[in-house]
Amino acid sequence: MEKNVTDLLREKGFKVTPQRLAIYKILTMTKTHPSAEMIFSQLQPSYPTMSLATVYKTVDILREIGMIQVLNAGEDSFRYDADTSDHPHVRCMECGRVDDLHDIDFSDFVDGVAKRTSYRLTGQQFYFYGICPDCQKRSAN
Amino acid sequence: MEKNVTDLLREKGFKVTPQRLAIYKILTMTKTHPSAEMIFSQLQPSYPTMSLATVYKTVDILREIGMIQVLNAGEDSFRYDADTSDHPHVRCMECGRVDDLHDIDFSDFVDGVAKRTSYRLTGQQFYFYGICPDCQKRSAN
DNA sequence: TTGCTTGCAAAGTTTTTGCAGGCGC
DNA sequence: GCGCCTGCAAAAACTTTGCAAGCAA
Repeated sequence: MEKNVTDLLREKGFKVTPQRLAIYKILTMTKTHPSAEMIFSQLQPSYPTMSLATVYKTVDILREIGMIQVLNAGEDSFRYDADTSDHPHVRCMECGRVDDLHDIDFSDFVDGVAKRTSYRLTGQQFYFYGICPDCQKRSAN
Repeated sequence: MEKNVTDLLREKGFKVTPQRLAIYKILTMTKTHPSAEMIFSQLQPSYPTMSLATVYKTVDILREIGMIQVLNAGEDSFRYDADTSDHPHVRCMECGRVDDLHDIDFSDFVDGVAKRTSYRLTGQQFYFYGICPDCQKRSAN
């Protein structure tokens, strides 16, 4: 019963274009949470005329219709994730890669915050920082 | 037994200047987690010749010596917080203000992540999003 | 005095905007 | 065909850098 981008775009009154599908596909096929620039570079070979502005406009629409989430793990640029499930991320302080953290229960934490704040909460983002396995190995040498 | 900026700057080999003290003071005296631009504006009246570049250079040093922490709650710019205790933040999606969330226990959550990830963790940032009390009232009108 | 700091300007990065031509529907 | 979309360029927003003069120690 999963929604596909094509239907959802049409439903929300957006047009379905090759660029939009390509950008969304990139995001579904990678777990690296690419930035706009990275998406742009990856699409250069197959879409040589694609503009970086189109990438920005598209990710903004995809976020608006709920097909992707936007991350900012304390870097200069934003990253995009087609996995819209509510999961924490962890970033390597050495190589900069960002990984997902699945199967972690944080409902007690969220409940505790909801009880203590006077904000009406709508969402959250959890970022962990550390050294990834690869970089641990590399610095062990 | 609290460290003051003056001593800590000297200790780490940085010089103590009026600009550095003023920027740190701004950060200790407000709970609004100002951005570089906001710090700059607040200092304009008393330090009319102060440069924005100095603000950036100074917050970088203050972060380096551990006197402040840097936030990025999904905005275009960074915010700075003189409260270096490990606490979550909540941002209002309407007016953009960022508040602290104190007295919340998230040790179980952190422990759970530490157990499941192969990263060597060094820190974390938790951001909640919602509507602040003021904006709730305003939209109720 | 020594050399880190400041302030200014310029440059670098990331993201947004305006607009003419193009394409989805 | 209508109106949204793309791509280009320019601009905007944020941050960093280079350098000469100034000030902390």
